[in-house]
Order: sequence, then C-alpha cells, then structure tokens
Amino acid sequence: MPFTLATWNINSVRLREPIVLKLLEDEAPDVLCLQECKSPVEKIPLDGFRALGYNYIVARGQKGYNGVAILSKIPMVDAGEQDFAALGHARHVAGKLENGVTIQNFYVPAGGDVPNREVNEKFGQKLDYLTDMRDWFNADKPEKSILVGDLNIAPREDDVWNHKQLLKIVSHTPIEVEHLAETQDAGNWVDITRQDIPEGQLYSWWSYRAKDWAAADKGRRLDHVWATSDISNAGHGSRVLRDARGWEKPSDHAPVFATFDL
DNA sequence: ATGGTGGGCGCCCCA
Repeated sequence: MPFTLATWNINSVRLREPIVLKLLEDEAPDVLCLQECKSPVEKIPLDGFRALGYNYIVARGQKGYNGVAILSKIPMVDAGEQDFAALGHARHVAGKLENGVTIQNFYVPAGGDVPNREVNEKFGQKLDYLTDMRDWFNADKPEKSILVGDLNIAPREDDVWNHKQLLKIVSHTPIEVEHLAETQDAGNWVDITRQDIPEGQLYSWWSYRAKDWAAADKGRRLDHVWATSDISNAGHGSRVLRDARGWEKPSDHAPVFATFDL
C-alpha cells in the first residue's frame, strides 16, 4: 500500500490552524508531521484535523516553545518520545503505524547565532542533541523507519543559496554537517529527498526578514525525510511545496513530501 | 557590520 507523508515546521499550530487545514484538504497526505507547534498538547486544535480523517494523533508540547506532532489517517499502534541531550524540550515524538512503519519526528535545536560552543551554549546543545541521536541509533538500530523533521542543518552545498557565504553561518557549518552525517550513518538512514531529487538547489526554508523571499530566493534545506536502508527503495515522489511559503500568514518553512510503496 | 521579521509571552524569550 503506497502512502504519502509530509513534514512541516508550522511555527505555531494555533495561529496557523487555517493553513494546516488547507494543506490537509489540498494535498491529503496520509501522515503529517509538525514541528514548532508552540503549544501545550491540550491547546492544539485537533477537532478540525479529526474532521478531515486524521483520527490518530500523537503530540508532545510545552508552553510557547518547541512542540511536535504526528497526524495520521493510518492507525497508530504505538507511540514514544525521547529527551535527547536532556534539555527537557518537546522536540521528539515517535509513532508506529499499523502498516509496520515507525515514524520518528524531530525538531533539532536551532543552535543560536554563534557557531562556537565555548561562547554560545545553544550551539553546544545542538551538537549534543545530534550526538545523543547518533548514540541512540547505534544502541538500537532502527528498522522499517522513516525519520522526518526540522533538523536545522542544510548539509549539501546545493542545500543553501550560497555555500561559501554560509560556511560560518549556523545550519551550514562543517561541524554541524559532520554531526548530522554521523547520526545518519548510525541509523543506516538514507536521505530520501536527495535520493529522489539528486541535482540542483533545493530549499525548504526562507527567512521572514527578506523583503521579497521568492525574488531573493535565499533559502536553505533544513527539513528532511530519511528512511532506513531496508525500505529506502520504496521511497519516491519527493517534493517541496514551495507554494505554501506564500500562503496567507505563512510559516517560514514549506512542507516536504515523500511517498512510499510498502 | 548591521538589521531586517515573526511568534509567544508578559516588560524579553526564541527562531
């Protein structure tokens, strides 16, 4: 059975309930993973999602910051969470679907402005978060799993608008890219988006601070869809719904899609 | 070198 999944950093699920509903109505993915919900779980507006058939929902939240959720039309038979790097943040939730696939949904710390853990605690927390992910995957190798989320790292030269100009900018520094690669290797994860779209510039985030985000097109690919190597061949049809960045009251991220024939 | 915008919360944090 083929199923389609999307991941979207929504930057407040309460403020942007209308565009979440629009995405679910227009595109109808079987599974939608959200990050930066910025809401306690009990204040997430679930009724509208349920009315569209997303009856299986797991979420983790806290007041004002972070927060992740998985909305699914496919029954979920198990759920879990991990507090990587012991930050006490709602940055991870996992759900096992009835079809045997496990979804890992992550919101990796952004890491602040200065790429030096000696002077910027947040950068150290970001690296530690990735190291903890790596160790977790090494200790318990994932199988038949899909990892999605805002990983806050654009690893490839063509994942950013200007590689040289961003080498010292948090999200594209070599040490972050190295940490991400170690995490990816530890879980035998395959980058499905780049398996499908191997060539060319590809972004999923554009800053709010640009006068005209589309004209400037100074984007970064921060949002990812990975799959374990045992199911990576089933992945296809990846795309970034760039249009959503131009919707009414948009998130600064666009949704990333992939389809799996399993 | 800097400031630009946006969300949540409440006199400032975070992205």
